[in-house]
Amino acid sequence: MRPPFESSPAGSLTASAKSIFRLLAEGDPSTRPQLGEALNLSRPTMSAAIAELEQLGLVAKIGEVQGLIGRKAAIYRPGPTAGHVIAIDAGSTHVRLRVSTIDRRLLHSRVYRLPASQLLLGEEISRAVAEEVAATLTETDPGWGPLRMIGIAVPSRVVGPQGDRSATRQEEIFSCFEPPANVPVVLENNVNCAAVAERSYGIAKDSETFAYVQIGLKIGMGLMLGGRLLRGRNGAAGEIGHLAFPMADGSKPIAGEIERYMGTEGFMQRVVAAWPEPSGKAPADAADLMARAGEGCATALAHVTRHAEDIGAIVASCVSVADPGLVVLGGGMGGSPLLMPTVSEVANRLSYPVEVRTSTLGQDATVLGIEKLACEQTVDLLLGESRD
Amino acid sequence: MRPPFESSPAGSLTASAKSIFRLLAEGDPSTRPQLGEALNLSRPTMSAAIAELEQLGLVAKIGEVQGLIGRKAAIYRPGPTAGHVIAIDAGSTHVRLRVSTIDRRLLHSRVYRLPASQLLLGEEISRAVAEEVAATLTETDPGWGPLRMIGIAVPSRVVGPQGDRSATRQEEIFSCFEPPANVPVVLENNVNCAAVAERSYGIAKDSETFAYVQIGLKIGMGLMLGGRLLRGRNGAAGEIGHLAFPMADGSKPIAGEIERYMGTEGFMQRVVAAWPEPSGKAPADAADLMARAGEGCATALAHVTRHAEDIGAIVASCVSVADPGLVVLGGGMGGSPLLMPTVSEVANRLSYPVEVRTSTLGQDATVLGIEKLACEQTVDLLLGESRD
DNA sequence: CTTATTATGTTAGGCAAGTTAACAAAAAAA
DNA sequence: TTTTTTTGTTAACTTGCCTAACATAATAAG
Repeated sequence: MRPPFESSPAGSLTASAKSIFRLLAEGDPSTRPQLGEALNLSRPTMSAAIAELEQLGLVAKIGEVQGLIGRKAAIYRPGPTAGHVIAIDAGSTHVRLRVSTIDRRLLHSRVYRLPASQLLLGEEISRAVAEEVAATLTETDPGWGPLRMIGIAVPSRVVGPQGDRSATRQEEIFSCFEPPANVPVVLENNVNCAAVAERSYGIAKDSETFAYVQIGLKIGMGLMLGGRLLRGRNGAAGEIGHLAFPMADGSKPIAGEIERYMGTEGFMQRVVAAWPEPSGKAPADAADLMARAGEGCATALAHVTRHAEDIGAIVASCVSVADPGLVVLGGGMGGSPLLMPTVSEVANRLSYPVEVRTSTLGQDATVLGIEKLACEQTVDLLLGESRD
Repeated sequence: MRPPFESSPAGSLTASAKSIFRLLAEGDPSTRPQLGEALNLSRPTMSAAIAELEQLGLVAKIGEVQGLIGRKAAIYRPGPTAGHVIAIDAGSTHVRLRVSTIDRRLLHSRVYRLPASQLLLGEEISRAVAEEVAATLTETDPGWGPLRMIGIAVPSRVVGPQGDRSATRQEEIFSCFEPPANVPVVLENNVNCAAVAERSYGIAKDSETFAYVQIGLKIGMGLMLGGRLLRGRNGAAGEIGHLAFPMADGSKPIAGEIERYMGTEGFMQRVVAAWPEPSGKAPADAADLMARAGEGCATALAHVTRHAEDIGAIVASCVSVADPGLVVLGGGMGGSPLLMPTVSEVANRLSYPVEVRTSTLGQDATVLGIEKLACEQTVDLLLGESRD
């Protein structure tokens, strides 16, 4: 056993102190009266709990605020012992990194664009992550407190202890990158991370149950049910690229065929093949197609609409299984407002009532999501409470 | 406000007393030492808690047991105040009714076979339920304690307060049946109930996450995630009859088409249409087909295997969305052991690792499931703790 | 048949974590 | 300067659990 302090500086905090810390870690700094009100704690209890937390450095007073009348109220936020986390979106085109306190005050950030030639090469990504982390560590300010956690969003399945680990690419991220000793690492699928971000900061802030559907190079889904991510036994929940397809009387489905059919590449191949002479040169890529559709090109718009119908059918399948009530569209294509109406129309026609919204968080969704997860994990660790 | 005693005779029980009651309601009667051991409660705490519960009649001593040596240990189980529940499977062919204590000791049971001509007529079912409940109430024994809850499993979606209530048939059950005053009613979809039963008593006892797929007249799924049913915004989670189908390049999916294609009726139509002259008379119904397949009839077996492949594809779709790790096959056709191997092979080929098992609970699965749910609800109510 | 051993249950006393009530401190309003 | 209002602290009490010690009821041993 390690010394208990290292993993959990707050081994034996009172329940009230824990709940106060949790609330402060959640977001905005708060005054004592606000905290007491929110948590239904009496003023004496607040005094005792804050004293406990301040003693450990888990909480610090950052000022006072004057109401209309009466004594000033003290304002608190997580203190230096609470430390900071590194969140990394290890995507196939970019590596995005954010360093922040556990109440998500940004301390540092960097973006590294991978050479296009190395798309999807796991080793290159791992090397980039290693370099960015190393560079970050040299700039660490002692005022940030200890590094508590590194969160990494990866574009592959992430399995828990009981799943089929062999078939994942999740370990590739460590091929060239070794995390600093004694700093735990949280891995999470990038689509799931985006779902978390939509839930915490984005268009799904008001819903604790919804499906985030990413449509871009590949397609994938993140299922948020009652505020919790559904990961599945093999980390494969939401791998809708594997929906049975084609599925029709007589034909036999092929594994992963939907991904090939619906991904940007397969889609654009069909678009280019079907592009009529009179409409001019076929679009160079998906972004080009979307731009032309947005400008009113009828041919482009027809293709986009056709694609949206396919997406609507897939969304209907997801609704038929999980009935989330809300679907958020995101990703390279999914982020376009052109898709939403058709997707919504088709999904609602084929299945049960769903609201369809378009993501508002841009490319930062994934980093923000993994940051959120890393912070949550850190709080659990500090308070000695591990969630599942 | 009603008097608090009626809804919750245990308004202010200590946490330890609540946990003891919960454990006793769970199942087998237990001795004090066993309970204390299981719940990590000291003997003095046990004394106090049992005294509280016994006072209210929520718990009763039913005997003593002698170990190898030492004093006898007292055995307890839920007492008369805990009361009893009525569980009803309001199916389209049978109405099954069970009366039991909240620790699920059967007090009374009856089965009513609906006239075949009235299949699916909601009003007839409602009338049958009303009659069976009335008949049951006349036989109630005062020793059973108060009737705490009526649970009804219905073959339709069941929506919560925020869902789209208009499109459900859930209210039909009350067209001719009015529950006794002051007795709360729990409605639940019959497939979900079967899933609960498999989880509590059946083949999925060891798994808190799995999908129950019912294949019979209609097809449906119950999703158990982390020990909790996934119901969905519109109570439509698991309505896999609405998976997008046919889904292939060029063809447009039709709402609910899978149900027509995969249900017993559609399936048997195809079987009969394709039945070759030399194999003799076409099978009369699905049971006949299954019987012949079991006896080695190659034609019958080929049809069954083909059907199992289709089911495998659907299971693969569910796995791709929820990745439950375990799928239990049940229902009229699904209960046959002939299907499992092919379903498993196809599902695993098309998607991620899933274990496929065949249901062991027969036609009682649904009643047992709604009974379990009614008992859980009752315990929550008695302890003044409502879950979601 | 008495005595030792052991498991069960109760009594006494203590502690942790909250509460309410009353008081002290710090600010604006009268 | 005094009053009023909000914030924070101190004192005393309550609840719900605990441990330690004792009482009870059974078998095992002498």
